[in-house]
Amino acid sequence: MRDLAFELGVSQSTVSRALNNDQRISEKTRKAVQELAKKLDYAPNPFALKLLKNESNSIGLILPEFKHHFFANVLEGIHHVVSDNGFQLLIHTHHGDAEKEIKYVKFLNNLMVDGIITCYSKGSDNFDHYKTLVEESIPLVFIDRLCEDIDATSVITDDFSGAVEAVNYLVKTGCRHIAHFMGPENLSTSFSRLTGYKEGLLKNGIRHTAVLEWEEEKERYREHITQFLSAHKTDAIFCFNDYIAYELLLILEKTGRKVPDDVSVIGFSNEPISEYFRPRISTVAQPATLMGERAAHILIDTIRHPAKENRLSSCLPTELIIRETTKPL
Amino acid sequence: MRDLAFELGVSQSTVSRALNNDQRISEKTRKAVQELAKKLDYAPNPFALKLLKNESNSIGLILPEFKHHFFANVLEGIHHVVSDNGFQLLIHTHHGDAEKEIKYVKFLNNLMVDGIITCYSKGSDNFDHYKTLVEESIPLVFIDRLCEDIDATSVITDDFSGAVEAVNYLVKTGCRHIAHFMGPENLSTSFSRLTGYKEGLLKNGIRHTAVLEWEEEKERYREHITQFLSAHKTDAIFCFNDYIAYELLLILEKTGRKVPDDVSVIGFSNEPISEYFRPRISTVAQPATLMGERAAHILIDTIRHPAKENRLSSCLPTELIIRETTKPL
DNA sequence: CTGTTAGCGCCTTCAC
DNA sequence: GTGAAGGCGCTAACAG
Repeated sequence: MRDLAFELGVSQSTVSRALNNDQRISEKTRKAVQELAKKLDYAPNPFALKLLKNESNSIGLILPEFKHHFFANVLEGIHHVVSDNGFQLLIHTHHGDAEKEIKYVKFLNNLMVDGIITCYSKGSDNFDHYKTLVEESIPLVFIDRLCEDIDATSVITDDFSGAVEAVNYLVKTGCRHIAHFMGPENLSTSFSRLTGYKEGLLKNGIRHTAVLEWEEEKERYREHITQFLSAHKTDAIFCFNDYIAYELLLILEKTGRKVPDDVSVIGFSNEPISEYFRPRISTVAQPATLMGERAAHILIDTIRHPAKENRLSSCLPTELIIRETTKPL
Repeated sequence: MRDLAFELGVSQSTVSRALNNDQRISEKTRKAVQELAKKLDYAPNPFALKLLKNESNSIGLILPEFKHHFFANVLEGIHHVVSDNGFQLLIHTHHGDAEKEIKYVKFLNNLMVDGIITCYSKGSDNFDHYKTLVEESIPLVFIDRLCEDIDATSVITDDFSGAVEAVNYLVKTGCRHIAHFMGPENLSTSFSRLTGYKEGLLKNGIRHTAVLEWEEEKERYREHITQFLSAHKTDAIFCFNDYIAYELLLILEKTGRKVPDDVSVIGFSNEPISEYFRPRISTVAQPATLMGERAAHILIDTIRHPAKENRLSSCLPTELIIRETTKPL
């Protein structure tokens, strides 16, 4: 910029003003400056601007990981909106580790991001690190997983209704002994889907419930499934997600139980696995990309209009996708 | 920082030195400063540092997208290494659009990233935007797709050998009329796999070749496949990727041709689809995460030791995974 | 309409 | 061992 000023024999301020289309500047100098700037490929130093304005123009994102199709889609949605609005996205993953999550929240805070979108880890039972953000009035949006301890907006799937709908369908197709394979205990999604499962049964006047708890370790989980299947009379299983449904189907196949004639299975999330596996897995689809976009829009709006009160959280509708692991109506 | 200095009755320089463990400072003041800093949750302003040192401490990444498992894994690998080395990763996706790719390269350059890892778009036939980077000596690593026009390091899969190995296997299991379904024409990977396919046939003394070209539009591609199958006598098809193999298998299923008895099929990339689909799809696995890690390591090394000459490009080995769409040996 | 000056937060040379 | 001063690139308040 100094070079530009020197070259044209004007002051730096003039150059700055010309570049920023300041009102009170002669058309002539403006043009001259802008042309020379283009010719010399001048680009302002982003750090000088950030230092001066004390704005980072960036948004932090914390996700569990991005290998699952669901999160990849959430990321896609967030990235596209954030990018279109001129923000830089800073991504970090915690892989279910609460300590990493805390570390990255602090890290992003130090980086002075303008706001954070987060999907907390299943290991988290303490949300103080988010409280700090709220106190410093750094806009915060929870995604996929709800956090009731913190006063922040959230964008989640309507897990409850999705679960109710799934159970309803199972009942309508004649199932009466419907079990639920739960998700990790700390997640709001686990809780909502479990509650929805119970509500669905209740509504239909079914008293029989049976629940298998989450188990991290795969081999052990398979044993639990096998034990569960032999211990419970079951004609349908509503699973926390498609990966669980997949493990279940493999075991059902091995033990010779026909799907859906003997047992119906419904997963959750509409991961590719549910579409590609044979039999194709019936599932509850979540609008992942939309969720990302919505979260990004809300966050950006909060950043731009911090004063606005009572920002509404979103609870996005699910869609029951009937494939081949459930009986037709 | 000014606050710290004031609070302790020393100068800012002293605080700065104490915090940076400068040699010539009394143990006492150092301790006092560091303790107060911790107590007040002091963290240096990153932009001031970046402005001063003119280093961004960030690395740009350009990918086609992150929904495909392969790219999600590449991202995972890159992110983990970059993050561990204290760099911030700035991600952008071009979705196969060459203009977006150009835009983001310039954008990242303006952001003064310390280096860039890129996987160029299938729409790219001009690499001038990368030339600019090289001229400004900004470290650059090509990933997955090779660019011979540019003098930069690259980390790719050994697509050629992977293809040869796949064809070899098909021949060993008795196939003689082996076709290849190609990838997008601009990609080095398409070219390498095609060349490997031809080499594999040549080595085995087979003269018969048949190739189906890439077609972006799905419905039209399906028609092309159908036409191809009726026009060519074929007992095996080596596909550019698993998604093509999937489309092919659906059509083979519909037309009643038995896999692998009538036709063997091999895909590429070991996407989840190949594992979950029934019949399980034989495929050539690429070390995606490793590729990301390797690229990140090379880039960081280049950033830290710019003088080093003749940095070696990597060509990572593939692994042939035999599942159910090929005959056993 | 344009130039001068100060300062964003930090480090680093130069004094002492 | 410590303080004062200057500057990284830029904008904005204040003068003219």
